[in-house]
Amino acid sequence: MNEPATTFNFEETNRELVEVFTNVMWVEERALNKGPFSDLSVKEVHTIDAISMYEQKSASEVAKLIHLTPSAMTTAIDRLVEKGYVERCRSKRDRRVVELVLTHAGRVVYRAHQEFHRGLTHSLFEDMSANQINTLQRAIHSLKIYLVSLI
Amino acid sequence: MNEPATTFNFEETNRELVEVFTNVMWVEERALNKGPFSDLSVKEVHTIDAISMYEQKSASEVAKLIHLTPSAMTTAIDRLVEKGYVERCRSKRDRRVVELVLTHAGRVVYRAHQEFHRGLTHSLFEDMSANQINTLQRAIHSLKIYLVSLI
DNA sequence: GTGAATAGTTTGACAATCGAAATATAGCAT
DNA sequence: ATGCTATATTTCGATTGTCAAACTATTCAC
Repeated sequence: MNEPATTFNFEETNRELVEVFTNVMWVEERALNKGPFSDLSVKEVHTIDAISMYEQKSASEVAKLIHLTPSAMTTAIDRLVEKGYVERCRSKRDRRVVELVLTHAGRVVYRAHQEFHRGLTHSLFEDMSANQINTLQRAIHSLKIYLVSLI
Repeated sequence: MNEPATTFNFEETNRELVEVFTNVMWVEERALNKGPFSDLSVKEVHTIDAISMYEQKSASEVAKLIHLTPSAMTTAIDRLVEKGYVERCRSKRDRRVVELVLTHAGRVVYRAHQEFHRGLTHSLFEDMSANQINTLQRAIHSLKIYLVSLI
């Protein structure tokens, strides 16, 4: 509707998008280390995020989510347990399974990470009309679908 | 203009965006390993991308671009030289400086990586009206600005 | 109950990364 | 020219993140 009549610059927009993709992680790491969780790497935070707060998840479920082998998952969890963000509990129903739960500190990190991403999303939708929001929502969806199609 | 009148679901869109951010790298890695450059990791490809084809760049310039310490840069370049994608040349004007240049293979990877990202960008803008393209362009720009503001 | 399948851990190896110290070169001041 | 200081890169030692293969414990199918 009321967009300014600038011309589309594919190359420039592509460049910005590449910049966003290749730098989110690094920015997240920086933002993290300025805050109170400087003992955590971004990867560790993503593990905490995958464990999540509201459903019990097993080690292998989390491993699948973040595309890690079981052995890498074991050491990742070791670190997080060591640092006091996660607890291991053997499942009672199937004693092979390790259920992962966030400690209090882990839940604080989880919420902070969620907030970080809410901030990103918010910055995208800021000052947009209903129509524009719709466009954007659709674009993000097709980007996700495209990514999945590449796998 | 002609967007369907769906309601905005911030949580759902945020989730998709997080999924995109946290999985691009992994998808890129997968896409890469299916292709002819399975001897390269995504990080190595990003180093090749930062070296770029059209301007001579020094080792420290590239290190800054991808946020690596000089020492990490040295070993990253070692690998890429080893694998035949990059050449080291001592600058003639200042013999402390290492100028990096892509070999033929390196340039092929560079172009393939550019194409990968063009594909992502294209998938975002597909089937959009001029107005919608404008909205999207603006959103990406503000996202980039927001990221920079976090540093 | 026995054998196959499943969940997770251990081990050994190798990338990627950092910070500190070392090396080489440049450029300035004298 | 000589020495001092700054800059660009490398080397070294330590740590992290990762994988594959072998191993342990447990469950499931029969």
